[in-house]
Amino acid sequence: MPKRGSDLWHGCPVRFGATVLGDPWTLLILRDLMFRDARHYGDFARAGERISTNILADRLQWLEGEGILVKTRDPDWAVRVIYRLTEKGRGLVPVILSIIDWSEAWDDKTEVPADFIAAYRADPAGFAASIQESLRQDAARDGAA
Amino acid sequence: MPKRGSDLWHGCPVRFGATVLGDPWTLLILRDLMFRDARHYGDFARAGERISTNILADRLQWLEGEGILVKTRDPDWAVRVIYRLTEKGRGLVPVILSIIDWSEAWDDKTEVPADFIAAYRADPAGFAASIQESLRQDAARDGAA
DNA sequence: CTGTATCCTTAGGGATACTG
DNA sequence: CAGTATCCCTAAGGATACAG
Repeated sequence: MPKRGSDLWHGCPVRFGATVLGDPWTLLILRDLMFRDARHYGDFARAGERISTNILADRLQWLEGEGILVKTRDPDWAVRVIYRLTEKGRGLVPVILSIIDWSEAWDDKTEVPADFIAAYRADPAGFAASIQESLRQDAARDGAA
Repeated sequence: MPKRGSDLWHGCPVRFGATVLGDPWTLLILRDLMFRDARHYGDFARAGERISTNILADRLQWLEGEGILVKTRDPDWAVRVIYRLTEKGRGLVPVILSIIDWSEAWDDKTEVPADFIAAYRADPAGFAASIQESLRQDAARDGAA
């Protein structure tokens, strides 16, 4: 293990990650995509935290530009758009899971289903992989591979 | 694995995590504490991203209030304060590591030492634990246990 | 030097109206 | 309903002066 305090990171990965994750709205959108089957605009808009529509539109557009999600037309309803995580976006599943794990450990008011957190802790990588695979299939079904 | 889309999280862990992590400055401060041996005010202030001093003071104070870091007096220089992660703060090491992992995978400009990322991927939990243990010892040495 | 407080501008974001 | 655009105000934060 390289010594901490060394001159790691000229192209700093935390700074890069912060451009995506260092925004509360983005984190909530990612959560909804990963764990709440949010696919449509309204799913995010009515997601409990009452994100205002201009912010939502801004973040969705930005995330699309970053290649973290893709928009596809809903075949059932042409005016509607389906939002899906790309592989790059699904790569953030382990990050969100580790946040959940930490909150579960340190926040009294957080209530995560016990089997969820147990399964994660038993095998974090495997658990993340199964979620990612499930999301991948969802995306493929919508033609957003 | 519990079905995605279920009514997980009334006390939502991602929302809770977002209060801490959903801010770029906080992420950078955590990085400096974890990987750059930042202990003093100036270490953060001169950390490359040129955080302005009012923002820095604000974040440090807030993180202290959250119990994520503690301030102790520097025995060598009374006017000086040492900032150290608490156990709660060290609990965020896996989160930051997963962010680094993701950035390494998806950002061209990120350059993480190969052995660092290799060690992490070989055994994420063990790697995180060794960093946490090292930080714990640092804190203990400063009397910030 | 370490750390705090003030000024002031800009942009983030809430409410809401509007379009298809 | 899905999604966009405008208004307007608050607050984040950069520059900088200040205090110990």
